[in-house]
Amino acid sequence: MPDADDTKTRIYRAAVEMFYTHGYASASMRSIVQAADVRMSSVYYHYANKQELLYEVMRRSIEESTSLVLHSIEGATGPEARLRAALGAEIDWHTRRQHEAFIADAELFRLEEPYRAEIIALRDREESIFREIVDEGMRAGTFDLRDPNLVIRMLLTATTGVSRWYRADGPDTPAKIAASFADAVITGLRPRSSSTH
Amino acid sequence: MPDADDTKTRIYRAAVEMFYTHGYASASMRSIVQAADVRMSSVYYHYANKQELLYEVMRRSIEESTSLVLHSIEGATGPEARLRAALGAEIDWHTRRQHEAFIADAELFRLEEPYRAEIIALRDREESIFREIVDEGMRAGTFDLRDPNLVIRMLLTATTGVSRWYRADGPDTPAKIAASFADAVITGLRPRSSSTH
DNA sequence: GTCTATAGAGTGATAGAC
DNA sequence: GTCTATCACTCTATAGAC
Repeated sequence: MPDADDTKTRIYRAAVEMFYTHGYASASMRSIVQAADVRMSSVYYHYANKQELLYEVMRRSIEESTSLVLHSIEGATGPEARLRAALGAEIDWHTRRQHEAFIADAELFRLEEPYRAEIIALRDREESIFREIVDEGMRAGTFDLRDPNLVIRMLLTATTGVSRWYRADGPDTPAKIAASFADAVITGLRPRSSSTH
Repeated sequence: MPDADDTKTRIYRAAVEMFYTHGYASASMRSIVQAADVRMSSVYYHYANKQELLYEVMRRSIEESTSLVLHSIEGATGPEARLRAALGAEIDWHTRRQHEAFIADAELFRLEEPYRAEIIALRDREESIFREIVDEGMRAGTFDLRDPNLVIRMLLTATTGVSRWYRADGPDTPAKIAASFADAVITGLRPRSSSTH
């Protein structure tokens, strides 16, 4: 939904705000209608039902973030630079589109089939980008992990979790968050210069 | 709620299952009543309303996990051992009490005041245990972090997130998950020149 | 494409018997 | 302490006018 201000866009934006504030199940169609300043039937003219509204929010969100992550790694060479770029893009999106990101993360189980299967496939596709970078780093010897799958899961849970606590008026900029996360993940907690025991 | 099988306990357990499966807002009191095999008025005899039921689940859950984390670090000496112990206890709890952990993590915003403030205080108290361990490690030089607060947030988001994807019939045991997380956090992704594993 | 009005089902919670 | 019966309300969704 670019910068348009037509009815359908207003309904979409109102849905995002209501789903974010009250949660999908608690957000009533009436509250969305009120926030968008339209009447009930207008919503049902543009969207089949409440489920489709949630589906639209989640689909658009995941497609947008996947596209941004893919674009971010295009110029980066080497596993470490690529991982930093991907993490940066992911965290940047989770802060800039915090409400959509929160919904996409929190309301997956409120989505019914066949919507849910499609969204899970889109999410898995995005996860596989990170998986490939880490695998590539493992093969090249840049990374060394006992269990790459678990670490990737940790990584992605932590990045999606940014939308749960991030505040635009807080002390941390998206760039700083991304850098700290990348540092912590790549170099760990131990001092870099110290020799291993 | 130990191993008792009285009405109040059955209602509590039914609430956990319904909140986990359908989410707090979508889980109807009727579905809880049915799962517990009691009638409506029995629920309202033991609990004031639906909110109090959610509050009870969250309070008991956070108090239990905090207690386990505190106990786990009692015997451990040194920041690294203490962090490993705390992470292990936290992840163990998130797998053993997966449904309660999921609810405590997902439904905080469905909790109304004054319940919410109390639960947030309990959660902050548990977070402070990790904060103290990392601060201790920073002072001692065992850890070196550009931004400890962000890393602690990453850590805790990742551990609470375990209840979102863990499957008891999956390939990963709680102990393995805890060890992989601790390794990834402490040593990072880069190979150690004198790696111990 | 948007409106008014309403259908039809489900919701949390309570009264009062036992 | 648990039951039956029901209240008062909100919910999603639709019909039909314009």
